[in-house]
Amino acid sequence: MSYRILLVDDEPDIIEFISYNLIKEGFEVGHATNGADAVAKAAQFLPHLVLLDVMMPGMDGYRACRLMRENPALDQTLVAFLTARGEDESQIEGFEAGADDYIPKPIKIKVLMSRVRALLKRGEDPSGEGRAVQIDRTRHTVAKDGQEIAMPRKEFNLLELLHAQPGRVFSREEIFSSVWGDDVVVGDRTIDVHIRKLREKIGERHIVTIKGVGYKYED
Amino acid sequence: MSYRILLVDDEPDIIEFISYNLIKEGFEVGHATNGADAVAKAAQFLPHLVLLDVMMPGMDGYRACRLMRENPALDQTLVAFLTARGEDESQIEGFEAGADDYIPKPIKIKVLMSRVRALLKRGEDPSGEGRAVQIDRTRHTVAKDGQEIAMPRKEFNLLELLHAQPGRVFSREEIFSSVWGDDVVVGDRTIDVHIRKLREKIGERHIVTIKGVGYKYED
DNA sequence: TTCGGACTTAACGATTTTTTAACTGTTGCA
DNA sequence: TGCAACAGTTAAAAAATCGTTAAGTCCGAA
Repeated sequence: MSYRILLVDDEPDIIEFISYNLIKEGFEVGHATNGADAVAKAAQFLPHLVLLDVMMPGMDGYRACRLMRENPALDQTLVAFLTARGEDESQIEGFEAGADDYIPKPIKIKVLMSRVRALLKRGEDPSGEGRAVQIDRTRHTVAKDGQEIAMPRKEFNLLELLHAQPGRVFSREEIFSSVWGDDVVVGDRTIDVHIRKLREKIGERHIVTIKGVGYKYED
Repeated sequence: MSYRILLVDDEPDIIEFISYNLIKEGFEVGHATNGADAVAKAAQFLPHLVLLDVMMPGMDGYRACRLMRENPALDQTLVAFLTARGEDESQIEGFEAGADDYIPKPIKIKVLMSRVRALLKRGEDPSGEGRAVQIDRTRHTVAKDGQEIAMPRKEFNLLELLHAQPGRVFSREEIFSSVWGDDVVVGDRTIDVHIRKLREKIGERHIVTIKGVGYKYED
């Protein structure tokens, strides 16, 4: 069985774009274009995760979220809001409405995908037990041996990327594109420095170099 | 591991549409919008099947197909042409170029999918479980007797080439062209050295020398 | 504004990978 | 047998790549 994701946005183009990428990753995807429909679909579809646009005509995302939260069948369902910048102050309302994450618009698909993976991985094993290193996106912390480790943004993003798919090799290009974005240009050694800091913090053995290819995370 | 399909068409809409359906069926999909790019992508992606549009600006499908056929690494790769009616006479040229199937345009997605499944005989696992040596491109690992063996880039590429078609002999020229590329020039003994390292790692018997001809992999 | 952490760069060192080159076997055949 | 063509082996050089360190810059919080 794969994870079910309910995608809610009033723009069909966005639905299609995100949907395409989610399906590609093996998720089962449902969608709705307004709040009322979203609540109804959620009750039927019982998604593991709802990606919920905040700004929608009629019922907005927060309201829809609150209504979903009233449904006990959706108790374990995660909700992530899709929101434009400048609405930062509304995050408070979002978390009050029961948000598990916030994903900024305009959507960078790679960011979205890695967050989705992170969220659902968390849901799979709420305590994160069984893995040597645990990542908590919501709290933006990394835990190892019960110790919380502070981690700046870039380091966190990098670890998150590798950690999401243990064993998979990420090329430097993939890492740049995912952590820095395609338009930013940084020097060759930048990744190495961040890798070094990660190794200092979570231990040498978890991050493996494959020379000429890339890096990967191993438990 | 799933089958890899390379999709080549100059219309992004068609790419997206077919891609969506293929991915939904669990295939790994790569794409290109022109012949030259297709040949390059194929060399890297090593698809099991190429869906190739005939009518493209610049290099057409037949030409691209011929160029792919020159790459020994793509020997086992299937090619299906996507072609409009009225071009029936051109089928001759297509099969001469090395086509395995013809799929008529306009594309009916169900027809396409069933042909693709038929070509790839779905259900057969391309990952090669049960083989003495298993290769995982994603993890960049080689497994033998449950042991993971580290392997540098060139060695890995070389083994990957031979391993893809057990029993088939690859000439030195083919190996150079595939692993090093046509423009790089290296000395005669370079291959031998890499072969030796591979033999050290996966065992003598798996790589067989055919004097005056080339090398092959055997399980 | 000042401070400190985050991020990046650049220089250099270290390591691993890849190639070369010299030498050694092997095979087939005149 | 002895030659010629080809492949195997080895060590070491060369190249590529990565790691480390010590700055410098930037930016936000106090």
